Amino acid sequence: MSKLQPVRGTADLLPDVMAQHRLVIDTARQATARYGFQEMATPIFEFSEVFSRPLGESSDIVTKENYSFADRGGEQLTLRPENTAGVVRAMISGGLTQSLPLKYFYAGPMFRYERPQKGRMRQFHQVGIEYLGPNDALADAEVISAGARFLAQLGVLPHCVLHLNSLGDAESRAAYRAALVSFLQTHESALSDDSKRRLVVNPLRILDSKDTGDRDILQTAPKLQDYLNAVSKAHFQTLTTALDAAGVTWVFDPLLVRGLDYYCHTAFEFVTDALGTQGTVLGGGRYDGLSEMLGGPAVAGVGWAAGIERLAMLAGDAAVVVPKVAMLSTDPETDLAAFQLAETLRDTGVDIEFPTAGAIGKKLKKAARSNIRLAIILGGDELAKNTVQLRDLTTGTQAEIAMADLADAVAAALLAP
RNA sequence: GCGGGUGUAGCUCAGUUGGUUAGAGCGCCAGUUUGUGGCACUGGAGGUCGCCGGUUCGAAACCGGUCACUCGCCCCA
Repeated sequence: MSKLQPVRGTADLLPDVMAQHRLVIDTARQATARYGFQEMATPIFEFSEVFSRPLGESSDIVTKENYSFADRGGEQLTLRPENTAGVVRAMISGGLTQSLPLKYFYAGPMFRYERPQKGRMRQFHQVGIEYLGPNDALADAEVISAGARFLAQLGVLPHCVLHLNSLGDAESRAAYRAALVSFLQTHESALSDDSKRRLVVNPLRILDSKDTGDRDILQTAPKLQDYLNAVSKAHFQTLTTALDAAGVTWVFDPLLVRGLDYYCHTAFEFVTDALGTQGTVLGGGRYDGLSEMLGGPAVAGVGWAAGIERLAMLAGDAAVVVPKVAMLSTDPETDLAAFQLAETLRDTGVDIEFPTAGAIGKKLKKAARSNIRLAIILGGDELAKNTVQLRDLTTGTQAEIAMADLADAVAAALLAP
């Protein structure tokens, strides 16, 4: 690495990309605020156990895919790989279980040590919501509707399909898991090597295997929905009825699963085929068991997270906000007066560009190229008369006006179409 | 972690079977225009050909390694 380059899997967010991120974040905040979700933030790093306890100390995720380190005091810390655990930890730490329900929105960077691909960075960014407290299906419906509304406002919902499944409650899950494992064990020799391994560490994940041989076997495997008990069936029924009533379209995806035990009932993903293999754009579900795994009281929760990079790619270009007015001094003798005049105009609420170097011709050229609409030109002649030249760069018209009238003239010119 | 592809100027890319000072367009800078932009013309800057090593009289090109990006697998809290 002789050239100075960013760390693998990280990227600078230069203004045009940052504007896309800004649009995604602002749209998410506004869409979820409509449901009462309030923005909050947790620290970017936590004690490692916040992330390792729900996952299991020895899982691949914890041992291979987290950015973990000991700080100078010897504390084992981890850069957050996702934000749900941090939000639930904040609820427990702050005694917020006295104030349920909680509806939180967040946005920020997450860190996972994975092999980078398009739409999969080591530092990436997410927006998300968590709804803590309720365990009823209408809460799930509201969370999913908020996600759909966000994607719709961003203009990407037409490119996405909402996949929906029910994992059932703990009892249903356990019963299904046992049935699936015993079925797959009778077919173990025909499974792919990956799935043989998954059969031990995470059997539900075999359901979304991409191996064609595995898929053939799964044709005759026991179905998750056949193992849902009455409570689980009712939960899913209420959810889908509510989504239909809200006009949120969805498809049943019996192979959509979550591997970890604290998940239950609802699992959902908005998926696009426009981004290659990294197609999930917003995903989430219900995690009623998480708070207890973190050492807190039993508090139900449901939420989602969405990848800002992927959404930005789908949403396309966003406008970078730049000044529409430039203050141009013709020579060094008028620089200070122009600087002062620019300040007084900024006081009136106008964004002003003030190029400090170059001849007036160069300044005008630069202004025109950067889509500046109005150029205020101040030279010695004008300064002596307390006037400026106000030039409209789109029409090429120019007028001499008194400095006292400048703020009004600029405001009027910017209002014109 | 595994497999495939790619890497030449700020950007998009040429570069013949290995051959002498590595090119184009766009962009950038300057001039034609010393107080007025877009157009045009002229000129200029910018590259140890991702990096390291090897083969060779000679490497941007061939070989090995490495780094990064990319496509897929794995993982996906």
